Amino acid sequence: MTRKKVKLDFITNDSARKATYKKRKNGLLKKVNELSTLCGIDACAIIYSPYETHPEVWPNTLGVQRVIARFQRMPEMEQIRKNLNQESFIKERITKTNEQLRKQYKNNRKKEITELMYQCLTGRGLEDLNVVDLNDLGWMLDQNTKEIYRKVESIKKRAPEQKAAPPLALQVPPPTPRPTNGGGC
Amino acid sequence: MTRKKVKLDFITNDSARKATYKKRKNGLLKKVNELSTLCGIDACAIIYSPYETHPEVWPNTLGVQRVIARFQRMPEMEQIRKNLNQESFIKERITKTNEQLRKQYKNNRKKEITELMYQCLTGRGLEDLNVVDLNDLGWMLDQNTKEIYRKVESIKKRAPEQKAAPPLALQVPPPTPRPTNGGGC
DNA sequence: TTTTCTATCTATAACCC
DNA sequence: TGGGTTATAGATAGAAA
Repeated sequence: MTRKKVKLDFITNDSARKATYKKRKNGLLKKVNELSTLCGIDACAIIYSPYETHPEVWPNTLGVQRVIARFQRMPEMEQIRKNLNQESFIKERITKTNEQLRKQYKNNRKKEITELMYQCLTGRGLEDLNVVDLNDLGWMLDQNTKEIYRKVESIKKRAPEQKAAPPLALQVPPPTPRPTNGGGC
Repeated sequence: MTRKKVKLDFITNDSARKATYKKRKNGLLKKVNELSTLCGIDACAIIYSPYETHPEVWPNTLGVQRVIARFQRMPEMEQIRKNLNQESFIKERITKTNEQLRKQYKNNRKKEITELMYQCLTGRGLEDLNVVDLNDLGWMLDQNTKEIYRKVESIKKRAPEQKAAPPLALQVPPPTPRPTNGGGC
């Protein structure tokens, strides 16, 4: 049972590291095989470990030699310029992870405000809320109101003959224009 | 939404193949990075594709060169003898898949028999069952009975002082020895 | 130690814009 | 074409056998 997200760091426990190595090495070789098969491309992988005297490779010695030969033939300067190097790879990962974090924050905020909104429906007062919360709450109410209008229009358009009258008696006033707070939640 | 299990075969649709390539290439490089970091090992991957003039590699040109140099230094004969070659890799996969299939059969059979057992509890007759089903049903009843005994013993052992008497009045007879049918279900 | 189990995390196919 | 979303398939950490 994967208790926590694995932190991407050297595993200091020897036996745990070995177990992880064996599992992940198999998974990795399988992935290379799949990529090569699905997309019909040339690829190779070479993995050294302290557990085996020889490296584990995909697809086989000759296949690796062939890919290596192709790789060696490239002009060196171009290689360095174009290739994904470890530093840029990690930087890219950091960017992606930060992006995920940002989304998660946004999502959490939406959930908080939704929760607040439902509390208001059951009698919660607004006295103790600060201006940011009030603003976001207003934003969410606007969004929901707009959504309702959109759905009503969509229903009217889709089936105008089925129920021409009476029109829906919604008397909700249109949402008051409200200063944006930089993208809402 | 992954509708079906992906069949491991060349993707003939060009755009689908390209999309899959890009996703899986990223996933693969990430996996190599993780393996190398978690287990502190030397590894490299080289991927050629028709979408780029240069191969995508991990970790970087110099890292790949280093691993290649190490690889090239190995006596060729040993390489060929010891390395995982593509044919044996695929054979291994076939073996593993067959193993999974066998387990699934066994599991399905257990579920069938369990279902049958519960039906019997609600009045189903045994008249139309063949000898194999009857045998497996008997086996499952034995297993369940044994399990009950095990649990009773376990409870007695764990808390003998809490409830020394009266002993549990289970009058279920011990399971009748029954000829095995080659591993049961 | 290795194998097995399984809850949980991760990758990704199909879809949508 | 590329980026985002969602549901399912797949990988795997940790525990138990």
